[in-house]
Order: sequence, then structure tokens, then C-alpha cells
Amino acid sequence: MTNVFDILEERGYIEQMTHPTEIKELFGKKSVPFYIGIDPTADSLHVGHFVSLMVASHMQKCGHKPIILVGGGTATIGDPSGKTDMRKMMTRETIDHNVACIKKQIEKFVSFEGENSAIIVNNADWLLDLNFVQFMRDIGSLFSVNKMLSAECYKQRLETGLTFFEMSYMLMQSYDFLHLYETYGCKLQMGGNDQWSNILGGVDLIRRIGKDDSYGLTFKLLTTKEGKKMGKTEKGALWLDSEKTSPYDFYQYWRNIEDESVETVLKLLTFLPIEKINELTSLKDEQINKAKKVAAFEITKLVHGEEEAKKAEEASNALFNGSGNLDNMPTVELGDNKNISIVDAIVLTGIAPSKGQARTLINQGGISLNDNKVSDINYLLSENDFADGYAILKKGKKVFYKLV
RNA sequence: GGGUAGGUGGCCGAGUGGCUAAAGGCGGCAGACUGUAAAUCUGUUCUCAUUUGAGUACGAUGGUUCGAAUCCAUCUCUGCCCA
Repeated sequence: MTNVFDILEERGYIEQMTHPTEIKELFGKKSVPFYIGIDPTADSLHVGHFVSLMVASHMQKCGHKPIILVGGGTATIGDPSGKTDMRKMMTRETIDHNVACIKKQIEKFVSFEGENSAIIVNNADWLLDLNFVQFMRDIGSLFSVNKMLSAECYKQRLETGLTFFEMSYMLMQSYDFLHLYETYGCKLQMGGNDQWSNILGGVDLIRRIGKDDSYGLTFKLLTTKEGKKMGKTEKGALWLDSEKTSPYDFYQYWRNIEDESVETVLKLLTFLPIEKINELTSLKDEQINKAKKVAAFEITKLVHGEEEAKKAEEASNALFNGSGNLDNMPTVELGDNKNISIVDAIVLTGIAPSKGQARTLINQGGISLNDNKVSDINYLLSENDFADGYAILKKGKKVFYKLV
């Protein structure tokens, strides 16, 4: 069987490792239980979790056992890494709800059946019942504050203030690893590169209690070439839930990605063979759009299924190339009253959040109806605009809505 | 516990009684240029009404004043220094 290490390395997932040679050797053996943590801060996963799930999937395909840890316990604190402010605390109920929702999305990436079936664990199950004094004596005594403070992730927070509450996040995450090590024989913790110090904490903890076969590995974070996190949109995060981010918008996000990122997303977010990817990314200038189309389709297919991906692609072709059918473009039903003002229509579709902004858009020439630029802010929609049974409202070059 | 500096629009950050819906930057959106890319340039960026206008907003509450983000009181949160 292929050593998954080679796959991860070839596709460029790996950022840092605690013990490169040992890890490679470990992967060559039979089933290795490994864990990846996910914070249930919302009722859907977003692009930030995508790479983790891809890695988990690759790992499982090569015969390893994924343990998906949802941080039901730690989410009540919030990881201070890289944050400038303390996160809002969440109630147990919302967290439980989120965990249930997230579970469904994870199922698209790893299998919960068969020999190396994935399991989902919730650290609330062991963290919430801990006895504070005992925990501090057993675990807390093994952590050096000096060392923690020198970690990059805390340095930034040191300037703006950091509570002890938040600082204990590392202890808990480390304890998670220890717990999984002891109960499932989990040898490896993986996570985004922002998790490096927390992961090191866990590896260190296990070594301090006398075991030397725990390892940590982090993977690349998806960033634009300016180093910003990828997956931010005007409406916030790019969600994996079709209710929060439609498959069409999801497709469009990847379709519009900057040239420099095509190779990265193809390697990290699709299962296309590396040869195929190299072929696509060797395209230059305008031709690179072909690679973007493939990326958008493949990535959408993974998250929303082939059918939705095809629909998104069709809608995209219809709108930008003028061919194909318009059935699958985002549609807003106006009901019986079609004679509303253009401004109301814009707000109704969510193209702009307020009437004022809708007017601004019109004044700037950013709105068109059925391919005619709208210049009158008092324009009223009429039957004529629905000549084909629908009207197409367009903001800028890329945002379309069909009105029926 | 004592001292001290602060809390401004999505973020950063000016602003110390009327000219402040609040400079500047970032981010967002649109226009131009393009390849549904990047970079660049221009415009725009609280809500409602658009002609002027109105409402809400500068941690919270109350007060002084013709008039407050700006002054006073109380509360609350945060940084820093001392213990």
C-alpha cells in the first residue's frame, strides 16, 4: 500500500512535523489511529476545515483510522491562537447542536464504516468532568509557563491581554491528545499550522509521562498570496453547508480564484492525480481559466456532490458564456406582485443590504436588468421585463439573480 | 488593593463643546483596464427618504449646556506600573 506520507508530501499538505523520519515510518505500518480537532463554533464547517478533512480522507484511504475530535469542551473557552480578542463563550446547547450538524458534513470525507472506520469523539465527554485540583496537579505541573509564553501564539495576546482561562486552552488540547493516546492508541495529532504550538504541547505532555511514540504534524493553511486566509467572502466565511453558501456561490468562489492559487487548491482540495494537476497548471495566461474551471468543479463536487456541481457549472456557463440553460442560477421568487421598484428588487434578492446601497450601486452603473444597464433609481419593474417568464438582475459582472 | 492610560463606524486609528455621520488607513462593493485572475487608477462604504431632509451612533446610565464623541457623576470593561 502507498505510504500516505508520500502523498501528503507530494501534494504539499505538510507544513511542520515533530519527527519526520519516525512519522514516515509510522505511516508505512498498518493502521495508525490519528486525530484531527475541529471547533464546533458554528453549525457548519467552512473552508478553513477543508484541508483537515482532505488529509483525513487521504489518511483513511491509505489504511489509517481517523479520530475526529469535536471540541465541545474546549469551545466553551475558545482558542486564543492568533485571535486578538477573547472569543464569546458558547452554551452547551448550541455546541451540541453544532456538533450534530458538523457530523453530517464530515461524513462526506471520511467513512464511518469498514475496517478503519472513522470515529467522532467529543472532548466535552472527558473535560467537563475533570476535577480541577487533580487536573492541575497531574497535568498542570507538567507545563512550563515560561515556555508557553515564548510560544508565538501567546506573544501577540500578551500585549492585548490574556486570561488564565484562555491560557489553559493549551493544557486541555494537550490533555485531549493524552486521553486519545491512552484510550484509542492515537499516536498522531494533525491540524492546521496555527495549531502547531498546541500540538507540540500534547506531544510534549505524552513524552513527559514517559511515552515516546506520539507525534504531531501540521498542514498548510489556505491563504491567498498576500497571506490572507482563503475562504472569506462578502457574506463572511465560505461555508460547506449549501444553506449558508449556495453551491453556485461556492463554485464561483473557486472559479474566481487568483492565478497563483490554482495549483495549491487543486493539490490540496481535490483528489485529481498529480500528473493531471501539473498538466493543468502548466497552462499560461488566459488558458489558466481552464484549470480554474476544473478546480471549481472538482471542489464543488466533493462538498456538494456531482449533481450540484454540474448545476453550478451550467449556471456559470449560461451566465458568462451565454450558452446553456438558466434553470440553475440563483432564483428569487417575487410572488404575484411583479411591479416593484428596482431598488426593492435589489434589496429583496440580497444583492445589497439596504436601499441606500442599492441606489449607490445604480448610480455607479453597477446594476443591469436583462443585460441593460439601469440608470434610473426610480425604475419600476413591469411585465415587459419578464418577457421570457423571468428577469435577470445583475450586480457588477459576477452576481446574478433570476427573478420570477 | 494602590496608581495611571484608555474603551470611537467591519477592523485599525484621528478627533477634546457647535464647521462631526465623525480625518486617514485597511477591508468590502462598484466603475475603468482585463482573462469571471492579479496589479493599477476612480468612485463609494450607518439606516430611512432623496431636492433640501429625518432618525440612530462614539462602553453604559444619568447630569451640565441653546448645543456633547468631546465637560461632570456613577457604573462597567481593558492595558500598563506598583503590591
